[in-house]
Amino acid sequence: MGDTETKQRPGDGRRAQAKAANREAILEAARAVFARMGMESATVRDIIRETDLAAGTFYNYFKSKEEVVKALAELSTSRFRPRLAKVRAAAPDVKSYIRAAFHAYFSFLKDENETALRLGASQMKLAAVRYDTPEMDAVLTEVRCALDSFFDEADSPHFDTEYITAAAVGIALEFGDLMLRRHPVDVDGATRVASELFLSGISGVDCCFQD
Amino acid sequence: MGDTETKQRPGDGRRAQAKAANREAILEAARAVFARMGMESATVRDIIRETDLAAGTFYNYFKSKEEVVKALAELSTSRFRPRLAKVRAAAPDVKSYIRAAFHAYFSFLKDENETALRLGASQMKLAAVRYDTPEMDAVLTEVRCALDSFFDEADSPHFDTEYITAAAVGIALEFGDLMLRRHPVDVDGATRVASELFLSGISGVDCCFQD
Amino acid sequence: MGDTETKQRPGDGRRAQAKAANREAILEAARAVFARMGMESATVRDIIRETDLAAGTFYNYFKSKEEVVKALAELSTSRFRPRLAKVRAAAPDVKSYIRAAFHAYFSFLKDENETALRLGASQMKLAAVRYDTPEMDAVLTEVRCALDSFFDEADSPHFDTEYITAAAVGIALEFGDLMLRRHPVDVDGATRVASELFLSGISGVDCCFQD
Amino acid sequence: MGDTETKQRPGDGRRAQAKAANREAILEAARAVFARMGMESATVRDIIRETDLAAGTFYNYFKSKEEVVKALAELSTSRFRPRLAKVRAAAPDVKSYIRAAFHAYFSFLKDENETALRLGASQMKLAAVRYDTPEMDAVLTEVRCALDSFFDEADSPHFDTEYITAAAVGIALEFGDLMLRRHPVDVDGATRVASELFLSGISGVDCCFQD
DNA sequence: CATGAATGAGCATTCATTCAT
DNA sequence: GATGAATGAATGCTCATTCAT
Repeated sequence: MGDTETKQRPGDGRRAQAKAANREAILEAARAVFARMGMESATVRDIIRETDLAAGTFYNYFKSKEEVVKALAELSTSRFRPRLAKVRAAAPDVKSYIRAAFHAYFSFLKDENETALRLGASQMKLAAVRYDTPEMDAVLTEVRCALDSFFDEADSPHFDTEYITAAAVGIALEFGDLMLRRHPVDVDGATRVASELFLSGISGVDCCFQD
Repeated sequence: MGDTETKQRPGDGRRAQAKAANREAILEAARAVFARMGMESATVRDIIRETDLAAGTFYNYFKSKEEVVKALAELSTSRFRPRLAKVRAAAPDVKSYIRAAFHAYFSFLKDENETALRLGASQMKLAAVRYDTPEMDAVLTEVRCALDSFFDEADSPHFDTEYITAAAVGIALEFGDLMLRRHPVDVDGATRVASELFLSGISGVDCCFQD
Repeated sequence: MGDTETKQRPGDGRRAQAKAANREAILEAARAVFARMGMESATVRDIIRETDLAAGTFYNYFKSKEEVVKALAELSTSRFRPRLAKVRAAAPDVKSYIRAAFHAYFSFLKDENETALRLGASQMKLAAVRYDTPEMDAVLTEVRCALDSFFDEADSPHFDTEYITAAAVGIALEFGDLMLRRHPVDVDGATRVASELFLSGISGVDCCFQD
Repeated sequence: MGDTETKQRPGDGRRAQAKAANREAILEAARAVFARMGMESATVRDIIRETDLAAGTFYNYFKSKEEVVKALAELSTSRFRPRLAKVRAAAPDVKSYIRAAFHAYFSFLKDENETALRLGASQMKLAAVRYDTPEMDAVLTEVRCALDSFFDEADSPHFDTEYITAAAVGIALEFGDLMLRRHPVDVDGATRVASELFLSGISGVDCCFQD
């Protein structure tokens, strides 16, 4: 509205890319808006308002807010999945894997948060850090799947792998929250405590994890 | 429209107090509506529609939906806090307390869920179990506080009590979710696994918990 | 908008009736708008704009434009049906009935047209006189039914009553159109020609009508 | 997007004329769309979507949907007028002409209807058969004119030729409707009944038609 | 206090039309 | 010419909120 510098309006030169760039602009705007006011209550108008585009333009790129959500989630998944795969391939044993997975998640979370802040999400608005964001959701799902399949594969009939995964996820979520609220944001610290706690926890539930 | 005789919560008897009872009626309706369609998407209209009251009357008692949310949360807090206090007073040691707290939370969760289902929340709608209910939120906060103060009081400088609480909360949340998705809902099972996992976990972080 | 005299806004006195009167106002406005620009292309906003009411108020009275259409049609039906019934009861024979029915229809049409003109339908806009009006449609249906059942009852297996009815309706429609375009509007003339033509027509098709 | 080779009505061969052929393509598409969803509710977008052309191209050929309508009507007129002229030239007397005119109209109607059905107009959608098509309108107008001038020329001061034409048109319209609703569609039957009815009718109005 | 009609801003979405390329 | 992305006005409709009674 005021900032005419970033406008992609016709007439400014490189056109071919501008078209594809608008999609990016909308996604970026959506990211900011979701971070600021939550996915649920954000409206399509909130998103395009963040943009130099006109109301109708949104619908040239997405059919609805839900599609933006999906696109954002897929983006995150596609960025995070390889990292997680690498982590797994590199892990010599359970403990290492758990540690690396926690670390990957907390790192991602930190990055996301920094982006969100830069994009205008006032720290105040996030009572608890914003998790109802498509990116977070996607990554969390990713982690959950990885753990799930890891435990399943480990074929540990001694304990309920679903509950164990749930525990890991719960710890990750809450630790992530806490980690972001503290300054400076300490990824390694969170990783260490989470790993220690979780690994000790499951070794208490099933002794075969005491290696 | 013209007949004022039948208004005013027909069928409740005492007239004098009936007026104050409207507040109760609105809260009750809000509970049902939140359970059925989620706090976020419920509208003031949805709430008053559940009521014998007129649209405008809502605003005699609450300034907005958010105030109803707050009131509902406070109600839950005030009902749940004593239970938790009793649990604490009765607990001979850490382990017992943790177990009792998990149990209290999972029990409450089960009750809430059953109420929600009875009130019309289709099992389907709860992708993840309905947590966006002011009551749940309040109780969770309550538990968090209890744990927090418990650990602080225990004065365990050996570990970061905030993180430990976060772990307990995370486990509680995710286990609760999982518990409700399984049938029959097994409060004791969830309590046992959660306690074992969590207690073993913290004993790994700080040996002074191995008593 | 400019005319504050006719406003039904709160604060002008008689209130109880005003509420019911708004429904009338909307129907009246819809009548005018439909007449002026056709039922199909008229929008809800066009209707309320004709009114002193606010956009949302429309939906206190009707769920959509279609409901207004239905209401308008029902109004017409309920006003016209008795007239037609009386006509039929009074008719000693076919010829009289046909004449009276044509007359009733053309009279109604004239009334409607005059109302429409008074309500702002510029004569210009109606290329062919506006028939896509719920009232006209309803009345025409009424007439069609009356004729249909009349012929059926007369049990004239000698000719195809459906076609005969269609002829009567077609003549009525086109004559109505023509009648309204001429000045002064001559109901009796149209009735005479239509009746003569139609009655001679059917007597040519089936001799049993030559009485 | 980038591939301009495949554009321009792929598969039609000659390139030079292809450009002018776009007009044709649009008209054809409009025909189909109008038949399928009615003239009123069809949008320019619906039309170009049926085409290999881009949105903007539409405006190189027509200023708006209304112009397409007009063009389509003119096309019909120009195709139908000669047929009607021939009919007239060949008719030895009034009766023959009337019959031939009815027949021409009903035939055209049947063709149009079959085209419409083939083009996707669900039988259901046509509450009353699809008349809101520019072609139908044009042809009807054509017939009306022919009859009008015929009667005028016959110089029959004994009756009101405008009304007589109106009667013929009304009968044609309603019979057409009815004819299409019955199966199999019986053009000759409709023609016979309509002619009989109409001719007897006018002979009752003015005896000079009894020849 | 209770009422419920009225309000008007707001939302998702569609569409005719323009225009830089 | 042809293109198709951008535009922004318009539409149907919902909702929180007000206020005369």
